[in-house]
Amino acid sequence: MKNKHFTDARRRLLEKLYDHLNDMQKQAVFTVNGPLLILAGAGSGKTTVLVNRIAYMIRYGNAYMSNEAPDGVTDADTKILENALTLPKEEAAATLDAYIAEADRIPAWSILSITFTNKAANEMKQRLEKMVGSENAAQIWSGTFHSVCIRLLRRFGERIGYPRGFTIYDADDQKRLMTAVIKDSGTDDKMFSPKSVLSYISRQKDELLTPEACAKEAKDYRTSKYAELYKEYQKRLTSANALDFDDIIMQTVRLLREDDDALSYCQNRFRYVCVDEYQDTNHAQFVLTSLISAKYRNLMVVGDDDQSIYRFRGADIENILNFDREISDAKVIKLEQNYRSTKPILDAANAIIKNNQGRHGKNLWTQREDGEKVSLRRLSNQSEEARYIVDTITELKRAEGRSLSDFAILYRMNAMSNNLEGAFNRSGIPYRILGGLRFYERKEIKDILAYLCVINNPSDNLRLKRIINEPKRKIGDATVNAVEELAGYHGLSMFSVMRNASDYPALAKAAPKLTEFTSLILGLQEIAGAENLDVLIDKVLDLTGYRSMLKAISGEEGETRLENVNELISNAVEFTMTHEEASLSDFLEEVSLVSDIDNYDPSAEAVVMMTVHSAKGLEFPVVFLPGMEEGIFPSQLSSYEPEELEEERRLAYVAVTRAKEHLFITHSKERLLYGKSQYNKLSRFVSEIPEELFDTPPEKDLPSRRASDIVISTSKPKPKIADEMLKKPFTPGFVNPAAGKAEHFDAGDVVEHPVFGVGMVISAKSVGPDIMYEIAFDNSGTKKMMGTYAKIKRHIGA
DNA sequence: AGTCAGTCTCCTTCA
DNA sequence: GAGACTGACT
Repeated sequence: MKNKHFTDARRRLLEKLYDHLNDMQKQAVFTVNGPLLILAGAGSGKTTVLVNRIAYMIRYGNAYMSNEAPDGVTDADTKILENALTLPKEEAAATLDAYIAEADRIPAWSILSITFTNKAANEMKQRLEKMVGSENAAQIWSGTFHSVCIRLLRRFGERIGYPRGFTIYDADDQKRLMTAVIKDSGTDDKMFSPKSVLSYISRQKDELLTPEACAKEAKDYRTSKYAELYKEYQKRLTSANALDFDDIIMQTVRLLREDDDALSYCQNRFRYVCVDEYQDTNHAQFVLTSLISAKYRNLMVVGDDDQSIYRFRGADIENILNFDREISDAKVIKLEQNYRSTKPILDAANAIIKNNQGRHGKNLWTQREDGEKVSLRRLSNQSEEARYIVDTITELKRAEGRSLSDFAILYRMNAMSNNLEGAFNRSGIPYRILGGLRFYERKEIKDILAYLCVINNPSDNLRLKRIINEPKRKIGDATVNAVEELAGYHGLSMFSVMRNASDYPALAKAAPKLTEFTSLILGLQEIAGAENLDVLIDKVLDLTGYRSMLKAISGEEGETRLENVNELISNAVEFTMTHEEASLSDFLEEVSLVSDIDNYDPSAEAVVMMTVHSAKGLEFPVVFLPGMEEGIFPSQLSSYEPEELEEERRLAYVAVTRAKEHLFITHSKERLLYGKSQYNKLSRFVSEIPEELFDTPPEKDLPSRRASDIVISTSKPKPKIADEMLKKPFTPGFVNPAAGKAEHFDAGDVVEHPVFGVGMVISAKSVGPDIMYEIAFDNSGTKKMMGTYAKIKRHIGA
């Protein structure tokens, strides 16, 4: 009984310590052990929960749920805790601290926290530092899927054929490589564009399919050609010791499946795994988290199925929809209280999203009953629309004393920024555009980085080809091709062939130019060994003639490009200052992993514009949504498939829920897009919002919504055969033997489930030690479930 | 090797 | 309507 009194008092005290959270948030924080799904609606304080939960684990372990009291506690101790309830929080916390055994606290190094962007990871680190101290914070493994996987590959990659110095190819590198692959294979590049092949490969890698598996599944000319190109592409990647972004995940999964040491290292170390933005994970990432958390099963995933907007790049919403079905003992907590938006905005968002079928279903509510209605305006064309937005911002700034940083304009596609930009330029209001061409994708930056890559690793043929004649040094395609061929024939890198160019008769004429280039690089290598990064970049610009080339470009363009290059030098200075051993290869790695949104500064005095996709996770007092028209939002391309349309609706939901205080929706009678005039109807998503939420009702002279405009999804879309074919497991050697004594089923078996009834197994694939079945139930649609937990048995009967 | 004119394409994007 | 790419010409 003593124990119970003590643990009750401890619980009450913990509740007090976390009384700045609501009940659901507290539950989420206090649930430390076992599988946990947190469905966090937009603006429901998700990050707060994540940070508080980790801080709680480190400081108090599992104290709230535990019924164990420390040895030798007496009624007097219980009294002390009860008295602490009246103390100020900090003293109360200190009192409780004294009753937590060191062994019961969860060590920071055993926590793995995965986020979606670097920005989210950094934010989290900063907040954690304040709560648990920098020493603890530094021990938590936190980062994006990619950064975590790279750390693992740097450590264990050698075991699966990736020595430490591997490089990462970005989209541009990939495209260059694929262009070469297509050309060399003699494939008709009209039918197989680099873009389409790369996107195919990316989807395959998301699904963990190797080139061999793809070849086996291929059922027609097109798919077998794809598989063939995939195979050659992968071969060249591997021989360059390079990985593309999808490889980073896929090869880490392969590492964990093939190498027991790596797997047990991860499983034993990461006893607590947290994954943010779970609705946007793909199959490979799902398998990765399953593998890592399989031993201790302390897996917490957070996300919002209503904000899943990355289907087009392989995200599988089923991961979050089925989490609690696959893992029957998973606890589910819904965070539905919204702290961000006023009621009209939230009601509008709810009204839109409730039209989706495939969702967990939740209803956001707010205590803020007040708030301005949603503004809806129709303008005659897109210039008028842009002017309306600029005028409104000017007026709100004057009338409400708002700062420019309060305003955001969110659009469906980057092409829409043009008119807005023009209007802002004319008005003189400062603005910033996020997205579009990223800093590190600019040509001059990529060129300089290519120089650095070659200095760092002269056998990087791809980067070498990029800069060999940039600035122009009279080394033409013919010469480059000859070098490449010789390199391939002799099994050497292009650089070493060039270095000894005079040894090859075929290069006799170009030899002086080639050796001049290699001496340049070798000279820069010496500088790299002796000087700081910024000095090196400066020397690269001087000695290669790149700076004088930029200076020679007349007008504004040369200037901006010089500015960009100088910006890169400042980045290098900053990197040198913030990293103790700032090596060239570390810098290159960091650079390849940053994105635009990571650099977004919300306090800058300027209006910000970006796509709705980029705005996920952000919030603004005033939001403008231009172009809410059929064919734009939802986009034309999405209107054919119900699933695509649901994704667009989720995107609209994300857009609306970014606004805190005032939402402006505009649409235009006429819109010039891609050089053609369009006359679009009001977006169906706007029509889904009840009229009373608008300041003025939608204009009636527009053709109103017709029943035929609304695509009604079937309750659970049956899987398409094509998709099933693609989801077959890895090559056989890749698959771990399934553990457990549960009965094993194969595709085609008819099974029975206590809730879902009779169904047929569509696929069975190994996921770590378990098997994931995909079962098409006769009356309940298709479900994915894990073999160990699913209560299925063989169906006996006619 | 470099330039220019004509042709083609065009959603969203993270690491 | 703008940027990327291609092919012919200098």
